[in-house]
Amino acid sequence: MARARTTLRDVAQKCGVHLSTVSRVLNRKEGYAISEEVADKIRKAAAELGYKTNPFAYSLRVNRSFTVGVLVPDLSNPVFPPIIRGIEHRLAHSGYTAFLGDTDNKVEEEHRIIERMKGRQTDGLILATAHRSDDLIKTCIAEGYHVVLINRSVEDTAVASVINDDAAGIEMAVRHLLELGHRQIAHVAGPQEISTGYQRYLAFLDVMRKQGLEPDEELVAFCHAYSEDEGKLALTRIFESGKRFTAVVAANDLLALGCYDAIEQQGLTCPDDISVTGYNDMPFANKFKPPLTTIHIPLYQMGERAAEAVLTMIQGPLSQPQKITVHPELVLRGSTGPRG
Amino acid sequence: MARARTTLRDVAQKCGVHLSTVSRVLNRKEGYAISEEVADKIRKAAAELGYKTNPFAYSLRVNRSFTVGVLVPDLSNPVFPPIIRGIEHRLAHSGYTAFLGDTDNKVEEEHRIIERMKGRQTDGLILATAHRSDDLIKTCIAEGYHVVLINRSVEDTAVASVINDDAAGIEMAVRHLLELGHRQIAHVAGPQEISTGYQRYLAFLDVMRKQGLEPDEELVAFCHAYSEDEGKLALTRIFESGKRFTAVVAANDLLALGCYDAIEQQGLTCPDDISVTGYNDMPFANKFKPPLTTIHIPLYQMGERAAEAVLTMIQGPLSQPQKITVHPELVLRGSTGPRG
DNA sequence: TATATCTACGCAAAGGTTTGCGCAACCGCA
DNA sequence: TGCGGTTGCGCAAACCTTTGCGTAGATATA
Repeated sequence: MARARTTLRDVAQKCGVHLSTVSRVLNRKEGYAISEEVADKIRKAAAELGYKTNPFAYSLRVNRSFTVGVLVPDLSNPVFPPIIRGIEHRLAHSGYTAFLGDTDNKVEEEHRIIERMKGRQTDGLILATAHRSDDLIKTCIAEGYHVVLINRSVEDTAVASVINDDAAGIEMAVRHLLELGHRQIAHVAGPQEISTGYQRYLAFLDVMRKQGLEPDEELVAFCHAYSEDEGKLALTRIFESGKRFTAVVAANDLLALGCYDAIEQQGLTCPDDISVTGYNDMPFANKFKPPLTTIHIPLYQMGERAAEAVLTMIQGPLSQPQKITVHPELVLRGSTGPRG
Repeated sequence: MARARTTLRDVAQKCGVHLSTVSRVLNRKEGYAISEEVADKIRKAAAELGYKTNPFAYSLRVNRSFTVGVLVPDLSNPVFPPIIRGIEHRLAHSGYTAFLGDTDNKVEEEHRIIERMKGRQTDGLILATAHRSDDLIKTCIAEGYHVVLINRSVEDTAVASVINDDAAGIEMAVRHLLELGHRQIAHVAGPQEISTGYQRYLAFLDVMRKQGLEPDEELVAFCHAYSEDEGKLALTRIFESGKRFTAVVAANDLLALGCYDAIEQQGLTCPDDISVTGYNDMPFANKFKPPLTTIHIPLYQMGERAAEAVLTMIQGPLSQPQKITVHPELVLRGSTGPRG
């Protein structure tokens, strides 16, 4: 790392011109007249010496880091890698780089990481960690940071976001189960302080009622996190209530996986005794036994669009924050079947 | 982002001292005498004004970025998230941050990303993308970059690395199968230009011979990538050879997953007809059907140690590059059973 | 009392860019 | 010849730190 980089001055010296001229040539600034002859010489010399602009000096001068902070609640959740790849791909295309942070589902950690990002002077923030009521995010926005939410949204705050239509997704899942003849349908709900958990829960109630089925409170259990363990615990609670049911819609794939465990523990099988649906269509969802019927959302593209959004916020003057909604699709696999 | 940060000068002005004094107080430099009175005043003022040192100016001055580039071949492979978390955790502890790059298993992409990292002046590089003969890495080292390899190693080059004992791991897997009574054991080998693929293949041959079983060439198939598809294809080729076998050791978990598919496609079941072992014990390995018997390696800790290694290289004078080897463990699950 | 030694801090350079302004030399035109 | 307008480039400030050196006053030593 101690190799001395060649600077503008080196190039200038070699060409017998001033370094400001080199800068202008290499940055192709409009409005400055420089003879083609000199410009060529400079470009050639720059290439020859392997000139790369020093990012520290550049950032110091223009007061931009060309980085974006990306926060996820749990990198080990397979939903996030595709999102991150989408973000990075789009960012790299514009010369930006992402700082990744994993909050491990902890609020304190979230604070720490956000502080780190601010310390690093990231030009923007893409957060997959939002809570429905999230003061941290409100503060960031109040401070003038460019933030884009992905997957989850917040209430009562104008903030750019790219999310999927949770209501539509859940409706597809429930309708699918109804068509298979199921009537007693349970819901393993996500954390209610997170938009996805709350919206999907509301949607579940709504669709059931629209079908004339009053949802049974005992057939709904809430999780405190999107994890397999929580999913297993929740469904087990429902089993223990004694209420009969033949299908369960889980608020996401990890929860659905936990449901598999709970079902097996009861000595039952999926889908013969109980059908299960997930949400997200995360990688490997098709590899479990049984392959999971779930709601597909375009993770990679969501990442790209979030990056796109934050870039326009960084570059342009801030107009109304964009709200992008992508559409989910039902993907039928082996975890759902006709009512036994 | 346009908020004017408070600088050393602001703090100095408020305290009526020179900014160099502020810098020295805030950095607790030894060897400089500053009265406690002034120091207190400065610390108080700094806290009050919310002073944060400007990373660009700082980096420019000290010529360090306090970042480390981390390259993985495929973020969607569940092995990597734990590794990355280990790296980030250790790095953050020392005030460093990681730039993550996903090469998508493509060499050109690898080049591009490494160039980006160099452009960003990362203080070190942690690579999970090494090939057995890797000129890119040799170049980086020749240029003086601090690089640490993780999981994979290179040949003919002195480079720091943290890897697991592939030979020991494979030996455990094979012995386990032998104890279950298997004699015709197939090997779905990883890419041979990658150290893990090659070492595990060699180890497979070696252990078999040590047991007096000459390995059958037709029972070995090579993959071109660590993916489920490749694993499926490879095992299918072995099936098509017509040779009988009752167990297969796959070079990693993804490949093993592909083997599941191939076995199912043949109308056979695992482990009743064919036992399967994986390698890595990636997250979710226990969630498949059947739960995968595999070789556990301490992914998170490997990440931490790689970060540790790169940090010492950055700080200290470069002595001999460290080679860290961690020990694998066999974890028994449902994909292996007694010979049918 | 004169000199040496600390103590406590200030000065200014250096790190590499970008960019507003200035200034020659040249050209065209009257 | 004189003058205004380009063209083509240089100058220097500014961005914010760190850090080697300098120095004024106080204290200790001879």
